[in-house]
Parts: sequence; structure tokens; C-alpha cells
Amino acid sequence: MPELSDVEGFKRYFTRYAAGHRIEGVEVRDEEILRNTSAQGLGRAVSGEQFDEPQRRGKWLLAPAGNSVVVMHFGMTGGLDWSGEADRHEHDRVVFRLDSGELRYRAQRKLGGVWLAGDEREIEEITGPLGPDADEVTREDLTTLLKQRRGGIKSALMDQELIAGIGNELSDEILWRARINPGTQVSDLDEGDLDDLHEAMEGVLRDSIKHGVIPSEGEWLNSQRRADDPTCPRCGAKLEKETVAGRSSFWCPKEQPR
DNA sequence: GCAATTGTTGGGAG
DNA sequence: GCTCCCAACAATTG
Repeated sequence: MPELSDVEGFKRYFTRYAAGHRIEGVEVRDEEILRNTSAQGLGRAVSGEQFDEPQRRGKWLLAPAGNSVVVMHFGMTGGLDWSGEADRHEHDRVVFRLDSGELRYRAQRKLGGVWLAGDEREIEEITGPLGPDADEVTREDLTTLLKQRRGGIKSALMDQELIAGIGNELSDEILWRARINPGTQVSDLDEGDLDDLHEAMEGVLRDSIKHGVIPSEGEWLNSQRRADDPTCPRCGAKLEKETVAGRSSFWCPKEQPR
């Protein structure tokens, strides 16, 4: 789930339910999810403080509280849940008790995590180097970013250090919309391809951010990802499925030929 | 038992 | 140095 558009959805969720609210306590139900602090450390740092407006960087969500920042990454299965009641879920790993209800960091597989940072330097240490956010990359930026790049376009799009926020599903979606095969070498893309790629990137991100998730119905490749017999939502051709850049990739052989 | 899964990291190979 | 592939992490489902 959590790629740029999902995390943008979490950010809105956080803003709506948690920002501006006082943290009365933190319950860590699985300490393994805390990566650079302890339940006690996290509790001491944020209890009694108020959550401020959250910020998203790539697939990371930053939630300032007092003099600290709670840094969250959702891995493959994480998300946020809010409930006014004690409506616990097995995979709720951290529960922030607010004056308005409970905000929960939930994750089935523990591939993400929750960190505590004190300043900008510590945040950058946690997230590692990140390229510009994918939804802010201009057409000119795209040329600059890909100029020195070799290898396949899909692995370039997913490289967080080059462009932040795009994962496996978004990259497939963008390449499908741009009608570019995921295995295409960056060096083989001409100016027209880059025009298409940028337009697709803007469109896919704009629309999926609006939904707070990559839509799984309608004119979206993503609607076919879990189908028994995946077909192209535009032309109806049977989709190809193969590992590209180390990840399961879907594309339309008629519209995105190699 | 096996394979698959929206993410990231590190090691080794070329 | 760059890029790719694989395994690992973890938990669950088919």
C-alpha cells in the first residue's frame, strides 16, 4: 500500500484527527517497531505535547510534537488508524492517546518503523538521502535527473535517492499511462518519451493523491494487479507480468512494447 | 510445503 | 563508481 499517494492520505488523516491535539500518553504494544528509541523514550519525549502539522517526504511521514519529531515509515503493510473508542487491532504497534481519541500506527509486517528525531540533521540521518518529491518534479527536473542515469527506467523511478515517493505500483502505473515499457533503458528515451513520462507522472500522482490511494478500479493498471486474468484497462489485451528491477511488474504488450 | 506480497538494506557480481 | 540481482527482514494468504 504505502507509496507517495498513500502516505499523502495518511498525512491528511493525521492533520484531520491528530494535529493540534494534546498527547496524553503513548502505548507501545510492540517495542520492535521503535527503531531508535524505547517506549519510555518516546513517551517521555511526546507525552503532554501537542502534535503539530505533519509533513511528508517521499514515503516518510514526519509528525512534530514539542521539541521532537515522530518519524514514521510504513513499509509494505503499514498505515494509520484513528478511533475515538478503544477499538484495538492485532497489528496496532503504537497507540498515541490524544485528548480527541486514539491515533494508531498499524502494520501487519514489521518492515517499517517509528523513529524519534530531535532536529533536521537527525531526520536526514533516519530517512537517508532523498531526491525531490515525485509530485514536485518538473519537466526540466526530469531531464536533469535522468541525464546521467543508466539502466532501466523502472529502477530509476523507484530509486528514492533520485526521486522520492514512487514504489512498485506507482511506477507501473506511471509507465503504463506513458506507454513506456518498464524495462526500457533510460538512455533509449527520447524527448517525446520524457514528455509522456512527465505528463503521466503528474497525472497519476495528482489523481492518486486526491484519492489518498492508487485507485483499484476504472482506468488504472492497478485495478488489474490482483485479477485472475489481468487485462489492459485501455485496450483489453492480456497484460504481461514479469520481474523488472527486482519487483513484480505488469504492462500491456500492445501499448508498451519492448 | 511452496510462492506470493504495495518497502528497504546490504552483499556480491559484472 | 554504477547497476543489477539476490537474500534478508516479517507476517500472512492462496
